[in-house]
Amino acid sequence: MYRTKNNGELRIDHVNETVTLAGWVQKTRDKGFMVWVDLRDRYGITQLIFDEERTSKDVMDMASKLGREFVIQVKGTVIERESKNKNIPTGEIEVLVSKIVILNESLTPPFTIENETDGGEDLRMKYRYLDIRRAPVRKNLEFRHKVTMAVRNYLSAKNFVEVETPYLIKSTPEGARDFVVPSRMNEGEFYALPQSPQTFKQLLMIGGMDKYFQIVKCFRDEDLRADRQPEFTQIDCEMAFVEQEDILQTFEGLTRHLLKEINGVDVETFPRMTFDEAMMKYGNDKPDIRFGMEFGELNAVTQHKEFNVFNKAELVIGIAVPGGNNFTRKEIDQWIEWVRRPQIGALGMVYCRYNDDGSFKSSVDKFYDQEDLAAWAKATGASPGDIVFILSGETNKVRAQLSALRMQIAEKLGLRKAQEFAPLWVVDFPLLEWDEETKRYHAMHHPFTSPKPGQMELLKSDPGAVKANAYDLVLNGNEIGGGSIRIHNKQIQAQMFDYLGFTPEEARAQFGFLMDAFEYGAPPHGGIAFGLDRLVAILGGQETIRDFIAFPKNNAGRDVMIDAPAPIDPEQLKELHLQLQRKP
RNA sequence: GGUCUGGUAGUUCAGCUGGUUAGAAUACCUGCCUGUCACGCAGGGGGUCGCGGGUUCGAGUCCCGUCCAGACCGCCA
Repeated sequence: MYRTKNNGELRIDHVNETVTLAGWVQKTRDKGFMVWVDLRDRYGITQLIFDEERTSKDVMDMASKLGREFVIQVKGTVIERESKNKNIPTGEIEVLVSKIVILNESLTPPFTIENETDGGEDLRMKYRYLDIRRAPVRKNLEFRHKVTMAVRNYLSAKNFVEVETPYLIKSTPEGARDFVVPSRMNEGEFYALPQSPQTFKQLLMIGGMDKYFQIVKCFRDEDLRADRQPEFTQIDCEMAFVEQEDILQTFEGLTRHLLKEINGVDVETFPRMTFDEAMMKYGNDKPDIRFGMEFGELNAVTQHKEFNVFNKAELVIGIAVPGGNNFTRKEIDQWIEWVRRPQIGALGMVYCRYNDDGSFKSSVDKFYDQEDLAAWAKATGASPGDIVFILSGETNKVRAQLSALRMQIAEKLGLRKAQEFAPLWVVDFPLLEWDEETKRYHAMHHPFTSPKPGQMELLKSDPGAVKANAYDLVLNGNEIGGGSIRIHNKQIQAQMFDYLGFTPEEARAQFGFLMDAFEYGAPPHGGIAFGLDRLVAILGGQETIRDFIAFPKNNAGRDVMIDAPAPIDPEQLKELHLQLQRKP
């Protein structure tokens, strides 16, 4: 037996016990006459003591030779410390070592294995196994485990069945780019890794598994972000014989359970907002509603004077920044510069100070009088002491710009509090979205989403106006889940493919199996999928999902530890019937 | 595909308008130290300044290219 106790459990009442411990050397403090070693494992740190009066010389010599991260096993007696350390749970005792075995030596690690490491991101990823020894990373992984267990237990208790679906499936041109796997046995043919188990879970509904979930890896070959990995985990769910309301209730229940179980937070009924309302009030389909600063539409109160910038604009909108009248001129200029950056792309920004005495001072006083400015304040909900920031331009662009500004200001002002949770359902998403590049409509969610009842006809006259039975669950400004009620009728599905520009042959070739299945008694069904990585990160009060993934990929989709992707052997290529084309 | 930021000791960084032998902290090594726990003290080793080219009497510093990393835009049904 390598150990009788772990390094986090010994207390004052274990004094005089003989114990065997094993772990990593966190740190040695060698005073010559005495050597202390902090021994670390998953559970904590226990201080070992060696001293020239009570420890044999050979054991003492070994102790002073120990390097950081050596793996050792020691046998000794638990004794009370002469000077105690209140900062750690085992701080009242130490283990007087009588026997020590070096189980394995270690090179000096390239960064410190401490809560606040000196290692940079890149290095920590390359030596991720060392990084995982650090408590913050370890705790994140344990936290993730706790969340997934809570999800499994909750759904299982609600009669959901976890079913695994295949990873080697078929590529489809819609949506994200697929990761592709060549088939050795079928020359010239490829599998694709699933972007989501969408069609399989629908087939499970047709198969009568009326409550399904799966914690499952999904793959998308698109560029990455801090909150986006090429392989990521979804909590994928589907139910049969349900309407939208049933889904919202069920998964609001799950989310409320998680917030309670994981964060100890009680949340009332989740507010709901239509997509249109979210865009109008927040310029964003995943608004962070922990703080105000809702958009005020100002066309009516700005376009009656000689200020052409506003008069020509499709939309003039503003937000009232609480306490923003404290901003110095320099700070205001910095915000103006911020929105002018190419990433945001505003041409300029108008501001209006709301003084404590009720008067206004704006950057466009030349054009507008106090009465006008008061109307702006009213429209944006400003109070004395605030500042109103106003952007104008093309509706979609200006909303995106003001939304970005709103989030950035909230971040700066500390309004995005990690331990405050504000979930929100965004409902009634448009069914379709215009794509400038291909000059046609795309499914906003996916092509299996059902339109709102009675809206099929609108598809012909005004496709962009058709709303879908589609919904997102938003938490603190992040989309943590999204889903829809699906089409379960072959004719409607065929029409949908037709509208999306599929020929009947293409629809047949790609989704024939699903269309066929619809003809054998497909029940009404719908579902939702949560991004687990993102959910875990947000519940954990962070937004970088990489910190909650054991072995994440970097910005360029590389695993810098194992150095993947990598070229393969010519022999392998041959077996796969592949020939590489060299760049000229 | 694009924009921005960065790359200097094992590590994290400083290094001004170009000018002696490129620094600090930490880590590492050696010695000392009678209760340490961010131990302390003294000493030591450690650098192709990402790479390639250019400007210059002279480049870590300026210019061009390139590679790598991070953030963002496009993209992510």
